[in-house]
Amino acid sequence: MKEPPTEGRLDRQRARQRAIAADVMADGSVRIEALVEKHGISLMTAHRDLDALVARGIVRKTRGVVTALPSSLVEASDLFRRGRQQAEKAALARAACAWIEPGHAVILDDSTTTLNLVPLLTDKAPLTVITNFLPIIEDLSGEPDLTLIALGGRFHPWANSFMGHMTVAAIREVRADIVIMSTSAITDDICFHQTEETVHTKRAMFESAATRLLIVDHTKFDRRALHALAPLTDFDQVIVDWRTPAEHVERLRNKGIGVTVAPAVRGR
Amino acid sequence: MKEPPTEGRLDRQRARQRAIAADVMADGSVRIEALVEKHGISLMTAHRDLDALVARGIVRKTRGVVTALPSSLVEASDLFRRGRQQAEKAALARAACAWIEPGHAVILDDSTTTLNLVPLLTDKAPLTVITNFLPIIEDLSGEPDLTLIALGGRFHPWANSFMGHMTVAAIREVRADIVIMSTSAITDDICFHQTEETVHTKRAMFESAATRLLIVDHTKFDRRALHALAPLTDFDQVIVDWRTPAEHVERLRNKGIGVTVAPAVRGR
DNA sequence: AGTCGATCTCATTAGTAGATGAGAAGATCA
DNA sequence: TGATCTTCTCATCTACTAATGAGATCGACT
Repeated sequence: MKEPPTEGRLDRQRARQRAIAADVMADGSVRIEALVEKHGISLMTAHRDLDALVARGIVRKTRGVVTALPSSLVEASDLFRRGRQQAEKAALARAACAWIEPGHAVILDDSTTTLNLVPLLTDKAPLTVITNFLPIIEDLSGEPDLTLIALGGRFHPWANSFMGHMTVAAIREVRADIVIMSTSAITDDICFHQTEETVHTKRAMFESAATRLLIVDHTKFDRRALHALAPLTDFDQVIVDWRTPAEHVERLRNKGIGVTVAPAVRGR
Repeated sequence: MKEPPTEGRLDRQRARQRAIAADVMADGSVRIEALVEKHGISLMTAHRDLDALVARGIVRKTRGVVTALPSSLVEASDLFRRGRQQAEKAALARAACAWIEPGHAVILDDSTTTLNLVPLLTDKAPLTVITNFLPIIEDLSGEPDLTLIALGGRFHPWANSFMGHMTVAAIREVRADIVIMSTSAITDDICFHQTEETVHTKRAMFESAATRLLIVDHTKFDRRALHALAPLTDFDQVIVDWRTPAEHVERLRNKGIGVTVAPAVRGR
């Protein structure tokens, strides 16, 4: 028997911050003292929680009271999104992994799905991994079986990755067998991203790889972003999760796009 | 009073691995069982330690016995560089820091001395830091005040850094105000390094910076290495620690080389 | 086939980073 | 200036991570 009821320290903190955010939004504004009593925490902790929320742009602190900010931002915040679709991402990673053969040179972009892919890679050794994503670099620096090629350049803290013209130049120095990338949003069957730098970097990756894999979880079909990267028809295969509406899958297939539906993983 | 005797878990592990490596090198080859007894550890732990050393290319495992590999690489390994002459390195870092001005673009090479420099950098913000050394990259990725430019390329586990032609190409893309580098050995007042890749990479750094600083602790005058980098006269300033024999300092100065002697830091 | 060594797995333990709270010191407002 | 709120500092605690060792299984050499 395991212990699902045991809330981790980290979970508890996040749950509490969520609850506080909810409190604030419910009433529009709340006294900090009230939060202290309601949640049975110290004043200091209340302040720390609130500062975290302020940093995310969810609430505002003003001398003793906390005020809510427009809810759209709140919902967009990763506080409410983080860690979701974990099962989907794992399934996508597993499906993508099937395309990798020992000896390949693989480009991985900066996305949480590719991060999920990393633990699966050791099975495919020897392998060359090329990436601009710092968490992957850190993970793989300890792996003796894999050759790691980091794509340097300017570091972007919000993405935890390296992007920009230096990164693009570095990518042009390599030729990979396969690139596995994800996207922020899909509109009219075209990939979109939040910033131009992202697009430049990913496009270079795209052009340096023989086989192009796109990884998409079903939420991406509902989202929008500013900068176009490429139409889905340019990819050799699009991998979607099992919760993707059938209409999307069918439409893409009718366009001649290779679509893999990653099935839910059971057991484990 | 603090507790310098209390070895952290991590330190203990590293110290033990160092000791094991020393054992192996002393005799050329050692039985694994002997290591188990000598260090009072389990067979499993011995294997794990050895695997770590194998991964760094320091020793070889072959059915029950461990053999040493050529010592040049071993000495270059950060396992041995790390943690020695800590006071000297701190002093050198401090002296080097005096050359850095806010707004500068600074290249740091892969050395433990430059790693010591990192905590001092936040005072100089805004600053652009360019490096191929993974520990520095990891440290600075959390610093919002500094611009971090990573020099990518193939990862070399024994040095914990990126080197090779991709790295060189990346360096050529930038122009820095100052480069702070160290060296493995000094013979005939010329810098030497263990591998050609190191030399190529450092030379590129050298050529991309307006001001060149060389950091040298006193042990480097007693050591030798294979590949020449550049004569000391090519550097704008050579920073040595206070334990460097006066003869060296004088000789360099007579050659017209700018030499700074970093004084011992007291207190702290 | 038999022996010795390597690896795997899993439970236990130790060390650590991070969260928390109490109180002091610092800001800010009226 | 007084009152109220915020930040800082430091000690304490706790939940997690990583190291470790015992035994079982796997593998390879002769």
